[in-house]
Amino acid sequence: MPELPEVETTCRGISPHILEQTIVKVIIRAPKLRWPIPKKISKLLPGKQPISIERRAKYILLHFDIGTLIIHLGMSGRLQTLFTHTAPGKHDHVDIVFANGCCLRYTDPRRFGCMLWTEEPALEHDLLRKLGPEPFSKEFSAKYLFEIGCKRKVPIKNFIMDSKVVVGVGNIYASEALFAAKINPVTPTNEVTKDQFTILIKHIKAILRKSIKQGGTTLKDFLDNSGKPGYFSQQLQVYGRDGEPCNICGTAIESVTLGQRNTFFCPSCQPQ
DNA sequence: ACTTCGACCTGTTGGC
DNA sequence: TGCCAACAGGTCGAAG
Repeated sequence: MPELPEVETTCRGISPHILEQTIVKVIIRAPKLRWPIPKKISKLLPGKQPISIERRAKYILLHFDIGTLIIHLGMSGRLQTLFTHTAPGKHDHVDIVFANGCCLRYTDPRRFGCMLWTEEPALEHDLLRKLGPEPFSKEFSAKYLFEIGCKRKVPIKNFIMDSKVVVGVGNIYASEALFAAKINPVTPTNEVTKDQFTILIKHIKAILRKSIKQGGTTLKDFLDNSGKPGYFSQQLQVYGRDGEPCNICGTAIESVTLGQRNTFFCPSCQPQ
């Protein structure tokens, strides 16, 4: 489900309902997600208020004065804000109940996500420390990409999906950005020119921004905190369009497996 | 240091 | 209709 735009959409959606609101109760139902949810948060958090919310890569950071809750939605996770009590479903693993009546509910059928607690500065947590730059940062430049990319032979698609290179470019947007930049996804990274990197970066930023504006991409089941789908899927040019005509030239979109992930491209607009 | 690949889970889909 | 394999938006960590 969630790539960066979906996570950003979620952060923006939950923030007004939970910031500076006092937690009454934390109910943990899942035995474990990717890692066990620390039980102590149900003792630590009641009486406390999230003072800020931050997104780093696809992690959602809920900051308290005593520490930070680190949340990842994995492949199928979702955070909802409920205002009337609803009986928890099979995959509703955590409820954080606030004094204002809001219940922040964490749902994740595949349990690839995580919910962790740290009392250290969150950005120094093992999971976050070695991440690459944010895609919207100044640091994410053609010069930067070219300098590290010229030593790498992996296909360019794998390269831009590597979170040590840049965070937040997932499987959908990697295909979309490469299509927009007219670069074939299997091109070895060290064969991508600096000019191409300049174009690619521009499109990565633009596509992510545009998708955030549309509330993310709903392929099957992404819903934001209030239950609304994202609308960016209507703008996908290649992802999931195997065999359909390219919107630019009419050639049939093809797919190839890269890094065990399905990859879509137009063989004519993105020649090798 | 770079790259590949298995692993973690459940639900849905499509072929036979 | 039913069964089963393949696949799904992520990413860690072991092994080559």
